Amino acid sequence: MLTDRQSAILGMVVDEYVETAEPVSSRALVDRHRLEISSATIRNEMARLEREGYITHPYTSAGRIPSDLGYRFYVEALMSEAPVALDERRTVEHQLHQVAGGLDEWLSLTATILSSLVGNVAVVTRPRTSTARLRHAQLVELSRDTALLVSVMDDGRVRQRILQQRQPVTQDQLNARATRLNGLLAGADAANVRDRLVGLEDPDEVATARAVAESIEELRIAEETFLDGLNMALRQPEFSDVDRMLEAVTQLQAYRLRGLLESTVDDHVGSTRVIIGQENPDTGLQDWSVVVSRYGDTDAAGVVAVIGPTRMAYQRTIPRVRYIASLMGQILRDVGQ
Amino acid sequence: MLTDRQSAILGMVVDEYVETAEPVSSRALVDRHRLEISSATIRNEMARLEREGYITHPYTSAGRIPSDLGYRFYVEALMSEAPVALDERRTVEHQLHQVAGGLDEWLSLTATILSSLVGNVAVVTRPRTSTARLRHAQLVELSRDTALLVSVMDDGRVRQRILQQRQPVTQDQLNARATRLNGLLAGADAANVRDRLVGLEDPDEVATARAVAESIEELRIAEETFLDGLNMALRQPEFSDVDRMLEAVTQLQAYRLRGLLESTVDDHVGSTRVIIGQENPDTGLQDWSVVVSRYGDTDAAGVVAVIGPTRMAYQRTIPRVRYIASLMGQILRDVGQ
DNA sequence: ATTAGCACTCTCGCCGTGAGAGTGCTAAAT
DNA sequence: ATTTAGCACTCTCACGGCGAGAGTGCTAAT
Repeated sequence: MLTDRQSAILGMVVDEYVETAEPVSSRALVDRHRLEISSATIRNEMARLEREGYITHPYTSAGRIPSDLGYRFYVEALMSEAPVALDERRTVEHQLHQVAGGLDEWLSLTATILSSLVGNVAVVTRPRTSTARLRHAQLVELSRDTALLVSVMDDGRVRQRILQQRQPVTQDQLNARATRLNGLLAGADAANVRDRLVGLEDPDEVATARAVAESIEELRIAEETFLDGLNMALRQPEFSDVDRMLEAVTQLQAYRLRGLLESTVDDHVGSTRVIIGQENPDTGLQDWSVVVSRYGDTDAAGVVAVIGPTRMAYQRTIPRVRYIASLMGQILRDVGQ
Repeated sequence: MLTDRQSAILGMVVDEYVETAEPVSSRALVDRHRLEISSATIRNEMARLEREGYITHPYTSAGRIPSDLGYRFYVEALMSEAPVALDERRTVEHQLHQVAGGLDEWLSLTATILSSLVGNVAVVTRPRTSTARLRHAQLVELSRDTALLVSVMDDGRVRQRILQQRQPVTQDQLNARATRLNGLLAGADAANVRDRLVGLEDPDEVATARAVAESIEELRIAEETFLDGLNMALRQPEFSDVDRMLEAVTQLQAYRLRGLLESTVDDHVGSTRVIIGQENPDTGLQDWSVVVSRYGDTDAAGVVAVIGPTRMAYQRTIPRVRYIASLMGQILRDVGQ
């Protein structure tokens, strides 16, 4: 267990290192915080903190940097959150409410805003119903033998699909078919949609119904992510050499928050989870931290996250992720049902 | 005017430099191509080529590298295109036909494929009708006082929007309203949609009609781009220092092919345009080349492009961009009307 | 328990230097 | 008149050495 003084020193090391990106020396702490104790005492304490695994130093005579464990302790016990200032809120809310356009534009904008708020990469996933249910399907004639299927889900998401027809059809026939299918499939989710398809005969109608079913399933799975702020994150000094930067670009481009939604499914809304360095099962992201929060409610839930080097301003990042998540939930609720 | 021998030398310099990314020496040319003439002769010719502006050298005693003009001449007069091999085609077509999902997934996949084909950044814009026309609008009840508007365009694009209702409505009422609006607005484009709105009375109905109008206009403007292959491009040796790489990431993330569609509108389909270095009006992209091609037809046209350093394998890139563009046009035609 | 003092370690930026690569020029050869 | 051999000259780049500086760990004194 850490003494109060050790905790205090760890806290200062983290704060200092987060700010400067330079290993923190005993001397620097004394100077910056006008401590009453000498640098030698700090050195002794630091040696103990290092023995316990909270900090390391890169080589014999450099200052100390926090380890993953050190950050973890900091986040858990030491950190005081930096509240989101009123004018920050105002700008964000102004921008977020203003957007004219679809869900996707809105999500993409949210990622942009969050990334500029925290100076790191921000990722937002589409909100996703626990089980997507069909509200309505519609068929539109594109040409004599092709039709466009538009499947609308409970939560307002839409999936479109182009269908080749064996038999030429008119818009009237398509309307009739849509009405039949809606009667059959309305409210169906991915689990039971296949069961409802029995009894259909016309092959084109069967094909259409299948396409509806596939649309529902795709939407259940589709976990499109919106990512922004790569250039922000890359400005951090940890990427001051080319290989690391290239590595970072590759990792982040590919990173799809896969599984994060699942893993946070038990979290209650409002809680924000922090994954620090090695704690991330994804190798290759072990120098990174992820701050992730669910947004929405049980009907439609998504994930919003910030990704950055472990040396991250957790104090600022965590409350801002939480704030954006709750704001998104709120807007979705106001606008949705 | 260049003599045959000068052309030949320029061609060799470009080929060599594109391959190795190292300035090309007179000696290297003689060795690699087993030339009958001596390196001194090559040096004389190179000096002339440099005086004419086709090549430069970075410092007194380095080899030569092509200038923008040199690349231009190469592309125009010297280059023989590297045909897209049969198995390349097969893999591409296999991947492209296989995708199940919407237009956006398809476009995004296309960008991925093209980028891996040429090892540089690939960008694809959504196909865009010269003037989007409304085919069909649909209203879906989300709750007692909110409705979802889905506007479907001629070319299959869809725009969705959530509408607050002053008066509570049922799905039946919404259907009736949709039918009225479709009668009124079907075939309308951004230019004349406003004129058709006269005579509506119910404020909710007016609001809905306005929303349809806005959807049409948004779609006319919406020029979403799909970009992939950043990490590929960044592997090029021109980005071997951090500042350049960061600069590149920032530029490319922001690059939206703005205006490229307009500027290529006179090009006939099948032609591929190459913009080399300084020729690009966009400052900050002046070390880059863009190979761009229109795809689709007059009804629905988009742009597909590859962006990379001026030292680009034009021989391979140009035919591959053209191939992908024509393939996209073909698939759109098969599937569309 | 704290602290002053000091030896020790390691990094990092700087400088000089020499090898190597390549050119341009001159003068000879074709 | 063109080509070529030869050579002086230029510039880069990798390498090693070196010294300053920063910081620690330890010891001995407080």
